[in-house]
Amino acid sequence: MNAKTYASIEAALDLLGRQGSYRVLRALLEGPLRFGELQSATGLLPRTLSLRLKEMNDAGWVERQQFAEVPPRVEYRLTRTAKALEPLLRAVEAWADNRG
Amino acid sequence: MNAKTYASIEAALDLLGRQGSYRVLRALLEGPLRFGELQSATGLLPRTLSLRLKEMNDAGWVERQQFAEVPPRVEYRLTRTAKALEPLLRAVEAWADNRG
DNA sequence: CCGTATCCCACGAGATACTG
DNA sequence: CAGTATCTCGTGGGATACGG
Repeated sequence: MNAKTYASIEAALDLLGRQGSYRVLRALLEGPLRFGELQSATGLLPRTLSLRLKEMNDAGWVERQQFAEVPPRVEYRLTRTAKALEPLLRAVEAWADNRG
Repeated sequence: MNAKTYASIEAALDLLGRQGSYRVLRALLEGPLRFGELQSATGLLPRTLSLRLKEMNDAGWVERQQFAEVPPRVEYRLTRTAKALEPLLRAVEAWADNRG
């Protein structure tokens, strides 16, 4: 394992540890969602959700798609990179399940 | 998935996201280590390492064993619970490797 | 050797209000 | 609808020094 991989791991764990990251990932694994839908799905404050989405976007986990409509419509979807995190999330869930 | 599992997952991700958690786990997966050995293995400041070990102890990830010797000797080892995290860490590493 | 105490700064995150 | 602005508070974490 090289230093670059190491940094990448620590960055990913840092992001995963932030408030609501896991909830956002879980929600978006089901498919693309709008900002408001993500709010009610995750229970996050708009500010926190906005930050998380920006960070995930910077990390290449999330794509933002804006539609030229009125009222405005924006959809967020996971990138292939983030979808590759799914087995990992399943592993955490399985781990958490096996300890009551 | 119930609420308890959910909380457990978020607590685990929070702890994993802390500074040095990953390094400590990686080091202890090789076997028990003393405080000083963990310091040089992880490069953490004593304060941070101490905090991390306490949190991991509270989380049931790490056991502390003190020997009645002079000079004092203390060993830290992973619990079965924490060892069960290894596949998960391997998954993160594999994921990080596949993205340059 | 194995930590703890202290000081300090940065920043994550909650609450509420407001705008393109 | 989809965010941003502002304020506030708590706390994670770095550096250095000290104690059992």
